[in-house]
Amino acid sequence: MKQLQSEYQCAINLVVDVIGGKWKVFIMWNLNEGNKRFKELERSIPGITKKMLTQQLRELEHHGLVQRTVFEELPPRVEYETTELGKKLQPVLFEMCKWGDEYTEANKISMNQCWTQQDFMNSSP
Amino acid sequence: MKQLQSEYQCAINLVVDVIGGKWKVFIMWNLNEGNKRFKELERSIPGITKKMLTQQLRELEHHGLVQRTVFEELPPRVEYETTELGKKLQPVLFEMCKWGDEYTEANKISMNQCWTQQDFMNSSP
DNA sequence: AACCAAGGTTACCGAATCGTAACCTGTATG
DNA sequence: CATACAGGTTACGATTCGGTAACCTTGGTT
Repeated sequence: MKQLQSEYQCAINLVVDVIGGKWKVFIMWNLNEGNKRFKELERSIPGITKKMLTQQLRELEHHGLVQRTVFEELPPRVEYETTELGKKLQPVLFEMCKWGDEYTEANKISMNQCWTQQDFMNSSP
Repeated sequence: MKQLQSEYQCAINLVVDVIGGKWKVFIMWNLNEGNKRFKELERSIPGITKKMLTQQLRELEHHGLVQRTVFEELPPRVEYETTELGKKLQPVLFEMCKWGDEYTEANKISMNQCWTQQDFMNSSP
């Protein structure tokens, strides 16, 4: 489990520690649309494995961005949702999207799926 | 040298690739104040080594965020500045700062230096 | 002759990150 | 009896990332 430092010299580095890594922004993005079950997340994030999904969700939970709720049913049901603090990340993700779009335009990199600034606005409540 | 992918599924991941890692946001932050020489950057980013600074600057240059200018003098003088594209990152960094500040407030993490949202606004042109 | 400066490069190493595959629980279905 | 389901855990490897220390050039200073 990745631990945050007890002191940071710059808020930006804290953010990088909290949402950095290969999968976290995908997860936050998906939860942006509403509560999701483990399997739903796994299916909507192409390429992610169970292990990485669990690990990243645990870290997000531990850092207060995501809440995990277990329903005592069979087969098991576990739902994930973003916390208030997690919701406040949206402007950050939005700005990142905007810049990414400008970057791809300037550099002819292609965006082969529909996760752009526009989608962000559509998926946000 | 870290290469970007030729296709991205999400603009956010592109951003993470371009400014991720341990040092890049520090560098961008410092260059936000104006042109800097290699030694100046090295001195104002505590803990960074020559190797990491060179490496990260080269990647930033390669990805179009930073411009490197060599002056043919002795001792050598090399200046770094942010490009137009790099300048457009500022709203992203700003939002990251804002969120980081909220996070630290909610979680009693301390910010032992002066790199907060307020500073950002002061250092921006 | 020795040492300092700026702006690096290189070889090497340990740590962190990411991925693969197997395994687990308990119920239901073929 | 075998298989599938959801939601994981575990052991093991490979790759990437970051850090240390030595070395380089050219000129000036001690």
